[in-house]
Amino acid sequence: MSVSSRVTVATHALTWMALVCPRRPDGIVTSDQIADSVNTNPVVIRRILGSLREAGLVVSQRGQGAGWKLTRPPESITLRDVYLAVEPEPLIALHPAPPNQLCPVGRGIPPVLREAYGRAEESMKAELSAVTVADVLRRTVA
Amino acid sequence: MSVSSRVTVATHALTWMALVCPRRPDGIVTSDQIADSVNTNPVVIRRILGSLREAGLVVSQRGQGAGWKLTRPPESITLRDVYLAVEPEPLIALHPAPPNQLCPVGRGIPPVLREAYGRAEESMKAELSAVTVADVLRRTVA
DNA sequence: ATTGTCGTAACTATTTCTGTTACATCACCT
DNA sequence: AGGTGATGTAACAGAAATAGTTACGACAAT
Repeated sequence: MSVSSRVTVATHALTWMALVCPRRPDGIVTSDQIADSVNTNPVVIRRILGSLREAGLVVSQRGQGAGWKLTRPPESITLRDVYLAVEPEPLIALHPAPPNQLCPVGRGIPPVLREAYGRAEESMKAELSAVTVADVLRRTVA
Repeated sequence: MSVSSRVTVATHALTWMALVCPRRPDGIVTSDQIADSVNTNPVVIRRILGSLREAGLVVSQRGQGAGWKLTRPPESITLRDVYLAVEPEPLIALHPAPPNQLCPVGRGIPPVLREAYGRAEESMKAELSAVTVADVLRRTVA
């Protein structure tokens, strides 16, 4: 199975914000507007932007004229940052049920796999850290 | 969400086979025996070994005294081979529904993300290719 | 006070995964 | 020739995650 599309929706939202916020006098956009570009429901956007806010990538304002804005320049936000914000689970799952502890393989293999998977996951994240939201925006509008 | 545990179950099965097959006169083991070590149902094992057979990593025999054996020495089977055999889907999913084609971001972002995700996925697989089933067995019994 | 947005709970439908039962198929063995 | 024990696979169930939707309270600016 794949990693969920949350990384995609989150990156799309940030990229759209990087494009549109500078054009607005207050620099603010709403979840409705983002949802229109992503083609989904505003609640889905608010949920995911909520994770990005916990990670410090965006801030939200409530009340009249409320909305969202970036906290950092898009050049400083990498896809690794986005991934970490919305995908807390390990990349590759271990056993669904604990393996047989009476078997040497069943007893010994989980930590070995955990370490190998951890290296693979770090390698993937390192590659994601080479791409910023500004990069994505530049290539997208090109 | 995480990649499914199929990679784990497949690697466990191959590691167990690498340990046990050499001790058997015919070099063959059954899905029941593997399932006992993994702690799951034999049908689950047969399904996953079926994928490994399509990838050429194992062979099965039917009839009396039937079972499974490796086709290659465990030193030559990497976790990348296992991953490719059981996880055909792209690592990171794109949009659940096509984004808004009237928006420049919605129109342009999918191929940009596809390429970035592809690099990340290749990087992860490269790291998996550095570990063989023989490595896993050695560290597991250590 | 009105307005417009966020924050969030609750619910649904869909999909995937894992486990299970059941049984046909097959090849070996007596 | 028939019994045996394994694979191959369909079918189904339960659990979990995802994505979408409705609803509504909280909040701050006007």
